[in-house]
Order: sequence, then C-alpha cells, then structure tokens
Amino acid sequence: MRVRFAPSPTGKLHVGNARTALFNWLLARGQGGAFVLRIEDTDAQRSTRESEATIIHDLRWLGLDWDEGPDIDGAHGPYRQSERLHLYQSYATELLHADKAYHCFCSTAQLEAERQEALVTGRPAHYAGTCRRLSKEQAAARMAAGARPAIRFRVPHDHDVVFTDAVRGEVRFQSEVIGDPVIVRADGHPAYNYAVVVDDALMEITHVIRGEDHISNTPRQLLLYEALGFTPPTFAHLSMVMGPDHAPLSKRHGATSVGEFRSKGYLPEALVNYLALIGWSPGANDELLPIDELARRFSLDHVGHSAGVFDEEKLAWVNRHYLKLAGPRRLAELAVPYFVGAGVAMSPNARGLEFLAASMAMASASVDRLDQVPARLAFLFDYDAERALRDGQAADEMRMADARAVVAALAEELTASPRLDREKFREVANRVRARTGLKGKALFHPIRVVLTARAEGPELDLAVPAIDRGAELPPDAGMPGIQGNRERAVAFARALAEGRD
RNA sequence: GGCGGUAUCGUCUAGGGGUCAGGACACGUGGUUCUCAGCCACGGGACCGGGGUUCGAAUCCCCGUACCGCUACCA
Repeated sequence: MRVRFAPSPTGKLHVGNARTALFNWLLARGQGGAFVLRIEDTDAQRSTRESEATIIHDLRWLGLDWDEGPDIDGAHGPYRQSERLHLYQSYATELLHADKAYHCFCSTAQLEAERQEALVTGRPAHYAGTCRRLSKEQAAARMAAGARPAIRFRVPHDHDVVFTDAVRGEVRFQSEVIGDPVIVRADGHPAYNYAVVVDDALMEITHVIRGEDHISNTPRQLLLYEALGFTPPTFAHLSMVMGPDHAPLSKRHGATSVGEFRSKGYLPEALVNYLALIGWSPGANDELLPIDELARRFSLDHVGHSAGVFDEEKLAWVNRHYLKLAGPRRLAELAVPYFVGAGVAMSPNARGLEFLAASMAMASASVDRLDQVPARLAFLFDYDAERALRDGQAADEMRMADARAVVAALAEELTASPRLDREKFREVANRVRARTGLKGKALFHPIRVVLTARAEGPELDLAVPAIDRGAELPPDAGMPGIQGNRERAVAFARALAEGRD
C-alpha cells in the first residue's frame, strides 16, 4: 500500500488539509504502507517555497512523517511537480500521437462566452469541443503561424465512468457531461487533473485519499488512467470540514491553519487527536487516543460520509487532556514565549525553567491552552497591591474588621516563617485561624488577596509555596519581577491591618 | 442551470428492519466548607419531510427539501 498527501504550496496548511494528511498517514502507518509527500506546484504564480517550507514544518510539528518526499529521496522522485515537467510533456505527446488529445486554440473570452450560453440554455457548462475536430494539419498551421495552444484530453463518450469509492461506495458519472479538460496549458504547465494522474501512477500510489471536492474530478482522471494505460488506484473521498455556520471553514471563523492553532497554544497531539474525530470514530466509546493507537484502529470503511463542523470547544477539551499528560518541563519551555507575549519579561536559564516547571501543574491542569498559562501564573511575577484594591468589591471586603484581623495575624506569622512549603503554609493558615477564630471564606479570601494581590487564582497551598520558591531564585535566573513579592505582601498586610489603605 | 455527494441530540459521533436510539463536547443543577478554572455526580436534548416495501422502518427503496462540491489554461 502506498498513499500520498499532495498539497499545493500556495499558503498555510489548513486544518482540513491537515486532516486529509492525517487520514492518509493513519492508513499507511496502520497497514505498514508507505506515505509519500508530493508538492503540487504547477501553478507557478501562486506557489512559493516559503509555503512549502511552512507546510512541511507544520506536518512535522503534527508528528506526521513521510517515507518519500521533496526532502526525503525515494525511488519515485522527484517529488515536486515543477521538477517533473518533462514527464507530463512526454505523456502528453504520446496522447497527442494516439489522437487521445488535441490542440485547443480557443481564447479565454470565447470559452467564457460559450459557458454563459450553455448556462442559459440549461446545457452542461463544459467545453463545447470547438477544436476537437480540427485536423492535425490545421493545428500545425496555426501553430506555425505563432498560436500557442493548450492541449485537451479527448474524453471518450462511449461509456459511463463508474468507480467504487472506498468510503462512499459506487459512484457513477455519464461521460457526456464531462467536457474535454485541458491537460497542458498554453504555457506548457500541466493542469491538475492531468498531473495527478501521471504522478499517482508513476509513484505507484495504491490509495488516493483526498477531499470530497475532488470527487467530481475523479471520472476525468479515471478516463486519463485508461487512455494512458495505467491501472487506477482505489479512491476514497473524505467529507469536508465546515465552520459553525456550516459554511466551509475560513478565516472569518477564526483560526484555520495549523500554524494558528499552534500559536494559540494547542498541543500537536491534541490537534491530531481532535482532527481524527471529525468524520471517523475509533469506536468503543473511546475518543482520547494517542496517534499510534489511532493508526492501529483506523480503517477507511468506518469513515463517515457527511461534512463535519470544526468545534473549537471540543478541541479545547482534548487539549486540556493532553496538557495534563504533558511533562511540566516541556510545558514550561513551551510557555515562555506566551509569558513574554503577555508582557511578563523573562528569559529563564536552567534554574528559571526548573522553577517554571515546578509551578506548571497549578496552571496546566486548569487551562484550555498554553496562551492562558501566563494569566494563571501572573501573580508570581507582577505583584501589585494597588491593583488588588482597585477592584471595589475586594477593597470593601478588605476593609471589614474580620479581614483586618486575618491580615494582621498573617503579617505576624509571615515574619516569623522564612519560607513556606505546602505543609508550612497550612500550619500558618491554621495558626491564623486559631488566632482569629475565623474559617472558610472569611479566612482564606483575605489571605489570597494579600499574598497574590488578586481575587482569584490557583489553590493557595500551591500558590503560596510557589511565591516563596520564586523568591529564592537568583537574579541571573532570567526571571525579573519574581523577587520581593513576599516582602511587598507583608508590607501590604501591615498597611491594611493598620487601616492605611 | 447541469452533474455528483450528504442528511441521528446545538456540535462530533455509535448503531442499524424489532434498542429504554449509546457515548463525547457544549449546556443546566448540585458537590468539591477561599475564588476562578478544573474535577465529580445528576439532568434536559436527536433519527430532515412525504410516500413505498414490510407483521414491523430511524435503518431498505423512491421522491422532495436543505446543505456541500464540481462545472477554470486553480488545486
């Protein structure tokens, strides 16, 4: 079994295409087949090497690897269509000689006029066949006169085209409704429907798994296989991925490319797992499965037929799952750019990263995405007593006598305890409770406001030890803003206790 | 317009001639005696419409409707 993913390098890797790549990969890896990457860059105007590079980067990031491709040599190269032009040319010549293709001199304007005409008369809007009956001599004469014709495939109209789609079953087209497609443009570049056939055949692809938008192209391609004497592969057409309004997923729905989801802080294993769930089910009520297990269970005949809506809420849920599974060190490294982006200056060294990793659990367990981590942990870096009181409700609470008592007791306990770990913090909290007779919210809320300068955040017995651990970081740890928070908190507590707010 | 494809909770889906039509996300309620988030429990919520076949249809067939795709010298 040989499958392929054949993106056109004209932009970012869209999640819909990523899903197509994934399904191909799952099939190949699950069946011990080969997965090849082919770049379809025959549209010289729109194709760029930059796009190719980001697509390759994004596929790698997702954890999809290939056995042959533009960067991995194999027996069926080259793997960029722009480097295979001689192949398309030679098969086109063959088709021309066999009279299975012909030169077409129709102008774009003429073609467009015919199309409009066909539309209003209710006829199939395809090529009328004007140049179909031009003799070779006539064609040669016009070329000698300087005309630059395209080459069209002469679609045989003597039989229907029927194929068995691996996900949809039998699909049938009447050949009369298929117009003669251009296979080589006037500029010498092959057209898509022709290049894919030559490439898939020469690359010995056995299963063409692609988007549903290609299902109507399949009969043309099948006829080309026939004309070229190639054995056609098995086709499988995957349903499309839609936005919440059931329109094709596009920028106005928000993120659409793999790169955008990466920068929003989704983990690659989460995106992969979620994408696999659109239009396919691993069965047995399982949904959260690693990619290898997905590959083990994958099969084309359980792929769904209908379009799926991309649901970012569910992606977020999947991401939370993988966030909890990920190692704290990895998460810490991934989180740094988000801190910087959120305005928390840092360039942590090994020691700083270690601190971040140790503090990661209290954030990663309660967040959807990496980009929400800084907000969750900001209390460690930007203590600001003023801000704590700018919230009117918090300010009112802190003015109450009970809160003042808690805060006063806390200030004293804090001065007596140099560094709090989880146990010591609990002891401190217990002593404050004993001294004030307060408990529950009346006890903990003032403690939170004083120590974190915030009204909400992670559990205190996690947050407080982190504050004290941070205070011990040396200045060269690359984490400015972390020192002195405890001192500021004690000062704030004293001020509050004395009614100076 | 022509041709093709598709249709189960709001969403992703399981199932498929006789089921209490199952699960997940989201949503609602309660719990977790600091908060937000998380987590746990419970709850409401679906077979597009009409015909046919059949003892029986959500499941098979036909028609309709809706949506999507193709109809390019884009891919």
